[in-house]
Amino acid sequence: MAAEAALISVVPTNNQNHNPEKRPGRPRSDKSREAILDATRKMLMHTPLRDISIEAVAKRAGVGKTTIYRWWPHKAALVMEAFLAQPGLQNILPTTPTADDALKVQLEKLIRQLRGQNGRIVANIIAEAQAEPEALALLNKSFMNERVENLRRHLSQGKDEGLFHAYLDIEMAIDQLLGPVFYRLLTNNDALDERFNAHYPEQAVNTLKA
Amino acid sequence: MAAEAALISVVPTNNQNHNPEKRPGRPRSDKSREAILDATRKMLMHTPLRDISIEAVAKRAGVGKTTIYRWWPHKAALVMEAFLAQPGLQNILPTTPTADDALKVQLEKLIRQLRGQNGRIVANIIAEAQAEPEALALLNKSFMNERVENLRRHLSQGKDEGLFHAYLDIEMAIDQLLGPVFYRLLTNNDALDERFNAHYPEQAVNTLKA
Amino acid sequence: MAAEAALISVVPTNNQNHNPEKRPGRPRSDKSREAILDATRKMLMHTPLRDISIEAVAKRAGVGKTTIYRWWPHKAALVMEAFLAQPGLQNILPTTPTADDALKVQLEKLIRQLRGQNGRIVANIIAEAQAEPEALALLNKSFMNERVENLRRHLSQGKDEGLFHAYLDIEMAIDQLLGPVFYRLLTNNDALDERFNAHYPEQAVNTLKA
Amino acid sequence: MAAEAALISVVPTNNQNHNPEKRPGRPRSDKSREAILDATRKMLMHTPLRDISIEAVAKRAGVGKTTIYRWWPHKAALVMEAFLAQPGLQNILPTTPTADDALKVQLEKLIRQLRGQNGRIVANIIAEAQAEPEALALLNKSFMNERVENLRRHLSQGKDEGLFHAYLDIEMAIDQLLGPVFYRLLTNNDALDERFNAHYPEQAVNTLKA
DNA sequence: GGGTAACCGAGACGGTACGTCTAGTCTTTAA
DNA sequence: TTAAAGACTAGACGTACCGTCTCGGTTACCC
Repeated sequence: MAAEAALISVVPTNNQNHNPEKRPGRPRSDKSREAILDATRKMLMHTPLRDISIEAVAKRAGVGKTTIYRWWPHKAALVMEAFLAQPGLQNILPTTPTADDALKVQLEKLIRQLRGQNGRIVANIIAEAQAEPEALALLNKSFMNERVENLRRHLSQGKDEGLFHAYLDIEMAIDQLLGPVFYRLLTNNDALDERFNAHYPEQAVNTLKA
Repeated sequence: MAAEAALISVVPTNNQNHNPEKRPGRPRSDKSREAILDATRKMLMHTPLRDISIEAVAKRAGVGKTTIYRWWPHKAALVMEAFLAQPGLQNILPTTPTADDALKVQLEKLIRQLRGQNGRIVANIIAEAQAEPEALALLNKSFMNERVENLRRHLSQGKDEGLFHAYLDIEMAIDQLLGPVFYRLLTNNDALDERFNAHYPEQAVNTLKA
Repeated sequence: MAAEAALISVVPTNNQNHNPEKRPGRPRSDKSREAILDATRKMLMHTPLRDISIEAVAKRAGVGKTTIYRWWPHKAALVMEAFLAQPGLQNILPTTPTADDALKVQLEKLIRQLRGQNGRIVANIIAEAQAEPEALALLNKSFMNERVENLRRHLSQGKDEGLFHAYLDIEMAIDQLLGPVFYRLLTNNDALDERFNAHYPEQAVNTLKA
Repeated sequence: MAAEAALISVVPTNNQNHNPEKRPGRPRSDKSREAILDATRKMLMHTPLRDISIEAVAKRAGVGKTTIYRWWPHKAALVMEAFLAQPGLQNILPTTPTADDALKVQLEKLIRQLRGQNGRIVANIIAEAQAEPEALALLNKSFMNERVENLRRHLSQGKDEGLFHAYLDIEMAIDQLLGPVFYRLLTNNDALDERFNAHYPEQAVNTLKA
């Protein structure tokens, strides 16, 4: 909960003393927070998520374990904040004239983001989320939803414009667009290659057309 | 390796005395092997994969830990052999007259297999495999490949018969058929419901048609 | 190191609040420490040292294994602190008028201490120390040295008083006094009997006289 | 039991076919026996006895574990046969004219034998014997007794000749001669140095004199 | 020369303990 | 009055050995 909040709002830290809501007691150490996120990021570079322990993060960050447990409910929450908040994973999309173009661009962007090291980490986060229902929700909220929402909006728009069948099931269409990407990510990590990126988005969007 | 072999070929045991190649030393105990697989299966019923320890399996099976480590390289390998070799997970498909029907039936069968408890276990195996490259390969070999191969065969057949476009990319079509199913399995476990099963297979196959 | 220190100096515990240097974090639990030493002592009553496992001590003391490993480097260190710190093993000697009497009394006390159950345990500690150089040093520091030092002092005093030869080699004399006692302890445990105690100390001291 | 016999009598092997007592069945392999003893000797060079496992000896000797367990009841028995039977540890003493000289020579020989690497091993055997009563008996039989017996004989002889007091307690005298040597061996391995060897035997024997 | 008996190697077996690591929790001092 | 530090119980990890067992095979003898 604290972590979820942290992902979308401002975290109270001790160097933001202009913060109007002054709670009593010792303020949260911003230095510790950064050290923890940094340590997490660095360990994610060369270690599968499953083999990263809170203990190891705490040691590397020079921080007590409790400090981590107080602010993040799971390993997954910590990793999501450390990883997904970094630049390059923001889902800023150019405005495109047509709905089908918008869908294509979204898919291309996603495939590029899920390539290589980053893709491995996302796959590991999805894996971690299998055993932690709250983490699954958090994953959706902090990564999936914005992308899904974007697809939904343009699918709806395309439907209105007559680009897609009037009886198109939008939710299923979303899964048809995203499914193959994540399927490849999770069962064959090398498969999100340039060739796939060059052909898949266009073809996937076309099959939806009227 | 021993485990992989076990999944596809005959395991050398002391009750299969027709086995011509007798190695020196005490032969592997078939009784222990069965006890281990049984214990694993039973624990999978009510415990998430991550919370099943080799130690607990050994204790429940009345077996030394070493016996497990000797024959299975990972928890994932053990679980796959225990779980996927179950009767209900065999991929026996009825012969169908047409290629599109065959694809539809395969998808329906898969969705039914991945529903409920079993689906959760498969999702956990896929998750486990993310951190264990060998396990990923084993997953493909022992579960994915036969299903993929079946799809590939019928896609090829349908292409020859003119049912699908002559320039259909078969590998991509496979991912388009399977992707949404596993995507739902891993990001929204309740989504493989009856409604999905009633509409998805048909629609997915239809979008491939010429 | 922590253990060695514990044997000769004050252990920091939470009931010794006069301790000026308070470090942050939860202080060492004195309750656990006592439980561990108690469990060790009780097990030593009926089990040879070699067959006492850290695991069993932890279980009996209701304590995590780590807690033991955190504070004692070896089984030998633990056992020495548990056993040698017992009341009956303190080397409190009466003041005696003459040097030869002092030596005699020290030897008699030692023989009585090494008799029966206690002797077996000391023999086992010496045995354990053969494979663990640090333990050998600790044994000397926590048991041998005070006794040796006492002998050395009185031998020196007796030499000054003309009771012993002026050219008496004190270090060798110490070994001549102690050697037979430990030799019997280690090669024939029943030999430290009343008869030995009645005759040996007097005779051994007499042979040193001028 | 087999091992004890082996130390003092002829071991039945397949190359001693003149042996009158021919039992049925395959005879003991002399090659394996030698390989085991060799391996043990080599490992004793650089490893403390406690850290030598039967398993490792068997592997190094290219022999089944059962073969070792069949012929030696303990690790201690194996080690004693391997180590004490080697040349240089035989207690062959020159004939000396006088009893006190004989005692001196025996002590010097012993000190030289217990120096360095060999001394460490004997100390380890004594240590091992503390937890294994049978091993203690075997140690006495195969190493101590011959030396003790030799001392006893010459002490008795010296007593008869008037060299020692008529009321000398021979058993105690033996312990007084040997004790300091083993005491140094077990509590301060560096102490059996040249200086000790040069002075101790003479002085120790002299203190017994009338 | 065909049993029969005791040995051999190999190696799997049920166990126990190792010493380390991690999970979460609890109890202090520091800010 | 909250944050942070660090000791706590609990228990799994994967490895090493224990001593036993079960094989196929070997090497003697005895009839």
